[in-house]
Amino acid sequence: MPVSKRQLEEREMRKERILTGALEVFKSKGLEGATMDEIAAESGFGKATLYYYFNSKEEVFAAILTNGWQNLWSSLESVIADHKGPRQVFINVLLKIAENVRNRPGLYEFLFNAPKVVHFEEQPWRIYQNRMYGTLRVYWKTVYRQANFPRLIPNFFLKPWAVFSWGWSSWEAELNQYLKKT
Amino acid sequence: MPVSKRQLEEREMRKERILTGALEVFKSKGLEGATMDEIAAESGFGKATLYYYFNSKEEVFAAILTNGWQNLWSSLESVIADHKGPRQVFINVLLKIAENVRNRPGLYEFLFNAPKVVHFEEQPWRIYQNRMYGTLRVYWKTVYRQANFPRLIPNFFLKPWAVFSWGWSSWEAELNQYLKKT
DNA sequence: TTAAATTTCGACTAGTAAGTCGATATATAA
DNA sequence: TTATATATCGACTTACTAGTCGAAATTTAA
Repeated sequence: MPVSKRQLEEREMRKERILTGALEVFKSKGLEGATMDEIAAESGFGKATLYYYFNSKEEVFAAILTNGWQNLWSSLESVIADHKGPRQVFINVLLKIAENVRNRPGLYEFLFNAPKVVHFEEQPWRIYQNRMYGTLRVYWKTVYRQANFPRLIPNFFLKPWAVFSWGWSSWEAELNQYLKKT
Repeated sequence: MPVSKRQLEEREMRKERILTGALEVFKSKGLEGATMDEIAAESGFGKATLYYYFNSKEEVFAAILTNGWQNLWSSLESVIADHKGPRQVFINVLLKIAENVRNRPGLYEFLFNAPKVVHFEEQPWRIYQNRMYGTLRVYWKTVYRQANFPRLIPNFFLKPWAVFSWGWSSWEAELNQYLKKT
């Protein structure tokens, strides 16, 4: 009686739609500059409908980030789970991140940059973000002293979006070349 | 009859006062979050008076940046003017920048970060910013192949604020140590 | 078919903040 | 002293936008 599975899924789809529209608007206008009217128009709903699914503009904003980091983290978990050596895991994690970014570059550019712009701390998505960076750091320490590691990797996990925005292709090339040698 | 020199100077002082107040507000609230009422209160004028000296909030914001970059550039010009070797000029320029930043760290943190946040391109202060980075790059190319240059310098002129915010003391130490050896 | 639940929406409200206005105060210069 | 130019200000206007409301459309389940 209360709600079918399909209903729930459709609800999620609608939320997703809203979030996708909102992403576009946030990217071009920022958190302050974006208006709910514009997000509504962009995502094809009436404004009031947005408030049926979300409680506030900030919540929409936060949902994009939370979703994004959560999904990224989930996709990493499986990679981390199959216990290879730390070096291999580290590389696989980087490649998995790269794969994610390549599939939705717009989203990830936003994910990696937004935190700098926004002030309100203690957001739920910070959990996943920190978890990822924490993991990366741990593996990096383990792997650190092994020579011949691509030069660009330290940049990568300090400021991944920078690698992706201006050095992506060379970074990927370098990493792949390195992998062949292994 | 039209305006004495002292009058002009006092006018400049008042503008300066407003800009100083505005800087504080912009730093804590950002361009969007800052209100003219708050800037007025912070700088000790009535709101209408701000509009006597500036035409809009954006103009106040731009004035801070323009002033800042202009002053920084002016202080560099003299250093560049006394024709030493490119290596020495390069170092002196870095030290001069460092001196400026140390005197008004708050201002320069703002100068170096604000451009990332703001969208409207073609602002007057870009001229001075580009001039400085352009000059740095030219000297850097000339000096590039000479070995033993402090590792942190490339970071410095790509993202100077980062060096200042998290690596400042070590950067300065490294540079000074290097200079002693010269 | 029909009643209840879910979803949708444009019009409305309330609050905020940029920018203006007109009046007043203060300095200048004759 | 007085007329003119400069400087100051709080109250007001105007525009905009987050968030609400109540009504209507659609879907669900009996």
